[in-house]
Amino acid sequence: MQKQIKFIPIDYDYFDFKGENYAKIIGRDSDGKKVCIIDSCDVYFWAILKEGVSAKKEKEICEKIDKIKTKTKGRETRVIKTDVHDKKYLGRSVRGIKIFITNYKDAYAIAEQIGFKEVDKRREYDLSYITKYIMDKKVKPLVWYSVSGEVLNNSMEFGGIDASMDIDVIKVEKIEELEEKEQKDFKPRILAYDIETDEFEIGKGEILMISLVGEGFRKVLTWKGEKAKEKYVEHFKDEEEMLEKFVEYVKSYDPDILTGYFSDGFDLPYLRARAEAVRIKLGLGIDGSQPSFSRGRMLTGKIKGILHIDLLKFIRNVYSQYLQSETLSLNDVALELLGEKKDEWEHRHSSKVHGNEWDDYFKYNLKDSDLTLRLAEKIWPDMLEFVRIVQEPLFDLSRDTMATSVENYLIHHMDKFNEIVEKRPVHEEIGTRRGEEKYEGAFVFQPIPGLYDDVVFFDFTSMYASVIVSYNLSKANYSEEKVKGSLEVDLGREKAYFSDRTSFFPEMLGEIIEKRKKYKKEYALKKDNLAKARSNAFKLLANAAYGYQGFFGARYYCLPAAAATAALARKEIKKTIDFIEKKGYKVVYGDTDSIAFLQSGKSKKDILDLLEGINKKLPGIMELDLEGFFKRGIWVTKRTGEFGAKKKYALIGDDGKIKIRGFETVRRDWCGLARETQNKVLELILKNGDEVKAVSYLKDVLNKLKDRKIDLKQLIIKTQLKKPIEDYKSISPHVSIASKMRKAGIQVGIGMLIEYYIAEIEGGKKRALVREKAKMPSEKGKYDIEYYLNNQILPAVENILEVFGIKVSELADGKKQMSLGDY
DNA sequence: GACTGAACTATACC
DNA sequence: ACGGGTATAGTTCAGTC
Repeated sequence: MQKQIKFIPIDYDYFDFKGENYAKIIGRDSDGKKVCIIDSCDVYFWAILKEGVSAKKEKEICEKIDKIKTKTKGRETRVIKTDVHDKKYLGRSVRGIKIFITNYKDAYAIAEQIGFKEVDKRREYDLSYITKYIMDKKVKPLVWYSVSGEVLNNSMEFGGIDASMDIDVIKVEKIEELEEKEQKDFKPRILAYDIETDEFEIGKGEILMISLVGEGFRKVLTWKGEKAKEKYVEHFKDEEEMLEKFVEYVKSYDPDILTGYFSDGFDLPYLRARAEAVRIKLGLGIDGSQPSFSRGRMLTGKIKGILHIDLLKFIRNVYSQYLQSETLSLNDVALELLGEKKDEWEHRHSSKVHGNEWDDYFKYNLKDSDLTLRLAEKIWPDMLEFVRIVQEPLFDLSRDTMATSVENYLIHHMDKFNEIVEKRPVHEEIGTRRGEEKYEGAFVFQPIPGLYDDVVFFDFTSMYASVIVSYNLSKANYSEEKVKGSLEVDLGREKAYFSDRTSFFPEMLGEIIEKRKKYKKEYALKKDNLAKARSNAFKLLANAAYGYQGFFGARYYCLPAAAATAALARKEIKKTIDFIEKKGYKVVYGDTDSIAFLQSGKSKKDILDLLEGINKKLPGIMELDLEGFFKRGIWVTKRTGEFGAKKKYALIGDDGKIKIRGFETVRRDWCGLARETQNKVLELILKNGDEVKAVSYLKDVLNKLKDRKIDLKQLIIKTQLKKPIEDYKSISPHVSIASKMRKAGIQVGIGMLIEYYIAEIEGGKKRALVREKAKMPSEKGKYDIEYYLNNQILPAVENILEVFGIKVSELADGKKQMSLGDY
């Protein structure tokens, strides 16, 4: 039966049939019905010929290639045909033999057989079939298409693939992107899930309960506890029955997206492991298949026909730079983005949960899914726009790092440049790259400590990206040797040269910056979520482009380009600082792309004129922007030496808003009391313009500390465990506490925030190490007044009050209490 | 055992 | 293995006297 539908691709998969590859795409039609389409594309890679190969020779080589075949794993793959094209490779014109083969999986095996001396390079054998398919057919994820083709209905085509799926399967004959005006909204059907277990280790304990939350759908499935009060709780005989019902509910809800928080690493593998343990099939897939897991460094869980998303990964890789929260835990992220916390639940073994306590446990479990769903909905516009721009399927994109997304953006936009895609670095190459010496990075201005009135901040917009674009700093432009007309950049140890013709990397980056500007304006005009998400996506790509060229795993890795970007950025900011100083202003600070200077009685218009004057002289697309006017700003000295400390300052805007950078206040590895005290001291100084109130506040805190009136909660220090306990060469307090916790049977893992406080030890040595005094929050003890005074509170405020000539450090010895008592 | 500088470690800034 | 370098600052560790 023939059919024509409107279709939006959501989840991409592929399969082999009779030795050839097919894309199998799950999506929705305009009625919201789930549909699967099957399509295929040419499978090919490139052999780039050396310069000066004759037409006759070209033909001979093609004839030889035409005969190549390979037999592996019970399949035979052969070359279908070859033809020769004029292509570009790293911006240079080349002759490329396009080699069509029957199965992409053997692209590498075939490429290996093409070692003729006339062939310079073989490329694009390392792109995934899905990527190739999207590149070639332009069937982009989350974009609406018109599809016509045959509905497979119990046909034997593709070995009866349609019979295993209870949705329409269409074999594509024609697929066309709908025009922009026909591109309507798409709101996916999302289902969030979360499990609770006794054991943290995957599959070790039983799953006690599973929560599921979707639109108008809230369930907690369990086989524990008494009959619950709430009707969202459903009881089952045992774990097996609960798991079966879970599968049934997921299938009947029919989500596009199944999402969890850390679900790649915990919930999904746990479910799979427990299903195995109770000998049932976790047939979540549209064809009844079980979730599969890739064996990378990180687990990745895939379900056929349902897009499984681990929200934590997208948040960590893409979204986290917008976040202020101290950790990326569901609790912290939900609090920041939704203004809501997880429910309170004191974790304990299920044998210690009694009676109606289970109701709280169920509620807690439900809330996790509830928060996860709402986070997913909140972040959806960002995922949607990012996918549409980068053009990789959401399953991969949501797990990719920014470097990978930059690369995928390049790959999917390369056809415009007729470029053959560079290969991914192989193992040894990565080793060499990682071994390369670091290059000099950003310039940071040495501040002069003090409290200043009326501070102006300028900053360069997308500075590194605009430097790359303005000077064509990329692998395709780079040469070691001086070339006529090329730009010479002094990298200290060596010189690098960049041709002045543009190339795909800077050109695409220029477009990204342009689009960012365009959508930022669009968003300013109408506050639309999608416009904001689009603008953000381009901003993220622009900001990641510099790091990409210096990243060892990049196809277009070019360390000299990265080094030159930093070098030229240093040059421009220094020039700008000089210019501002020549105009009579006093520059007090600057870091990488920002400059702070004193307004010194000049009008705002004077400042804007100054800005305009600078912008007129900046090269290429570089641009300086006004970040803001601040009523006051404070810079302090380093703890050692009298110089001003870099990356540490606090400002108060004309609107009274306070901005603090680098101070202990914003560092999570300082105790709450030190952070709060410092924050308050900074606030009082910035608001009042003097230290009087700040000192009296400090005095109050010190007295409370000495009188043991401080709540232990305020004294807890949190430090992250960054590697396995055994790998530490130096046993600092948090490592010592971590091993203590492990001995006490508490699960300790990499990434965990270890909490402790410093206590007095009885009759101990005079000079005990800090770690010997560290205790777990649950351990009884008297907090060490001396420690908190000398190692937390005083260091946090010392340099700030020093700006006013107050030597707070002498108080620590108890010698000169009067200097504070005076206030 | 006291002292000191280097090494190790975590976290921030842009 | 899954962006980059710059910077501050605490604690431990190893060497010296």
